[in-house]
Amino acid sequence: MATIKEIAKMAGVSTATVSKILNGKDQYISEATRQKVLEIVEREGYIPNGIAKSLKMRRTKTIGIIVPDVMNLFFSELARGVEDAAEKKGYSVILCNSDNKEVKEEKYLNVLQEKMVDGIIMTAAEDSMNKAIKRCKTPMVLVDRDIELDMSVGRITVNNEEGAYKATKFLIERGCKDIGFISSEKKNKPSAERLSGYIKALKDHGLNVDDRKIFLQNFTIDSGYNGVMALLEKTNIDGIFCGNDLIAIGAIQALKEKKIKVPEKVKVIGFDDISIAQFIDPPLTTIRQPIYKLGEEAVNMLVAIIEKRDINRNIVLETELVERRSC
Amino acid sequence: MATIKEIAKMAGVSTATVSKILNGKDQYISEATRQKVLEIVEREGYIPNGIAKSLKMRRTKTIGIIVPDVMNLFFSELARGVEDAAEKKGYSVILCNSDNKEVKEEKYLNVLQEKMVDGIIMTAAEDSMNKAIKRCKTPMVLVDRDIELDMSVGRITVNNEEGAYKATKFLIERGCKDIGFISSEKKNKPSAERLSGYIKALKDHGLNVDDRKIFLQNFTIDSGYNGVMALLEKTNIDGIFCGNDLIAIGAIQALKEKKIKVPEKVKVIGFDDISIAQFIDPPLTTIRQPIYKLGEEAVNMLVAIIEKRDINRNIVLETELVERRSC
DNA sequence: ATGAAAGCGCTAACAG
DNA sequence: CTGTTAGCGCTTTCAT
Repeated sequence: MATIKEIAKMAGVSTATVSKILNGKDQYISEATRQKVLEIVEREGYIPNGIAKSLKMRRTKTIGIIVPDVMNLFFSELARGVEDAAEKKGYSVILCNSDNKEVKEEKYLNVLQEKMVDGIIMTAAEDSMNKAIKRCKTPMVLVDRDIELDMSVGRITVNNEEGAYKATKFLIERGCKDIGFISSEKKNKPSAERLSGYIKALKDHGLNVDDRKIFLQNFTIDSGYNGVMALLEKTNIDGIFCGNDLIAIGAIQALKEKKIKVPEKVKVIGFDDISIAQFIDPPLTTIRQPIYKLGEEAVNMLVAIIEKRDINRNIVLETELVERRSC
Repeated sequence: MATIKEIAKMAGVSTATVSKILNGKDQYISEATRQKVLEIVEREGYIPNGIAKSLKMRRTKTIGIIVPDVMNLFFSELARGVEDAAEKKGYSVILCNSDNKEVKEEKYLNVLQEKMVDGIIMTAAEDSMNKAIKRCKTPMVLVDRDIELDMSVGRITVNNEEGAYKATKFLIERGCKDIGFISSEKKNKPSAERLSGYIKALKDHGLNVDDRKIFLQNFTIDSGYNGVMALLEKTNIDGIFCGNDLIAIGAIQALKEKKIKVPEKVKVIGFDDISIAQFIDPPLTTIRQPIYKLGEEAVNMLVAIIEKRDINRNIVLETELVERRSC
């Protein structure tokens, strides 16, 4: 691998000259030497050592992203939004899967800092890991989950309560009286907020909040399946608001198994609008989050923080109801 | 951010000593200084500068992965396999989405080399971009698509032809006589191989190969939809082998729209067994690829190449038919 | 058992 | 218009 020194020697100039030319700081370089150097760079297929450059410049032009699991469609779309936006701004992205485990988050936070990433985007598991995040001096923006934190990290979230309210209200307007709610545990912030929206909508429309109609487990297909089975044991249901689309998929599967028609007997609405939502059967009515945009905005905010530009560090994006055929 | 120098000063030792202790090369360090140094490191929350370390050591402990699109479930599973295996071996991974575009591949190949990654895992678009790959001096393993290349990159693929043969044979055994094939274009290697398997199975069982029953476009849901619509215009069909599960999803959707029952009227079989295959309606019978394992094996091979260990540089994994209800 | 010092490849201030 | 040079923070050889 050629170095700048070797290129300089071949061209009969100093490394400073080569550096300037390669970095566009060549206002004062004669066209002749510029041509010569470029030619040799080309001929030798010279690739600058970015590590050396980063050491000198004290920035790596890479950001880290920590998500629970890229295989989860929500996070793969988020990751894609992040990667695209980062690429546009000249950043690379290091991907980390935490499985919602505090230990993994902490570990990755550490390696990202060692790798001297310029910034970190993460959707943190639960409030528990404040300390690790607090210790972290690297610019950071929290996406999707706004954990309790006093410090100055950026935050990008979605209006979960309002989205949940819309969903529940939609079910009510469709004639549902016994509406179940299946979601993740309360310590998961978005899930807790969606629960609030659900409760609020029920109350606003004179419907009872019945604990037997609420099932809180995980944001997974399995939980959706389990939730329906559990709810059906305890109570009657004619509509289900699912905390996310994965849960809705599992719920519909369970309903089918029980020969309960969707949406005739039970209406189902999800949350997220992940890319396959429209392809399940029946196509899922759901509350769309601008997932990809969440990722884009996260890097915009992060880069602003990195560049110490003054910006709004708390963005809340809106949701939108997408009507399909599951209710 | 504290540096090793500052830590050394605080501890009243040299940087060499600190370095040795931090890297476990402390056989000859007295327990007393070891304790003292560790204590200060802890107290200061010192995080070594990995960039400086990389520059010195000439390795970054990070690998790059270039895939068409992480939002595609196949590649998100692959990426997850890669990330998990990499993490186990102490590597981080930089994620790049190429959208199957040569320009993007070349660009990323370049930034990854600048970033001095220790190795690259990629599923390359088409044969066209040989030159960029050839120029690349970084260890590399090609996954999923074994493009034409003379040099010594590693390859991990799946036995596509055999898998396709199995799929087609299965359809035939289920009584299908008019079997369509919907897949990506032939210049996509796996697609071409699956086409061969399909043709071979047809011939082996005395069935005609009919060009009107073959639709080649992309590995997308839309192509599946388009494929069915196109096939239905031209010919009769009682079974469809889809080049991947996404296509199968689109195909089933189109069939439903046409009120054609699956599997009663037309049987459908996919390829890949992506995670949602079991949740579509009807649950998809498909040829399972060990996608996650593909990713794991890719990093195992890559790390072996990086460490200059002598290993088999051409692994072909087997497929497996997963019977569900779409045929 | 510990430290001095060279050097990884680059940038940029400064000198000429 | 071009070059000299001092680091960026770390590891490692070689002395002591």
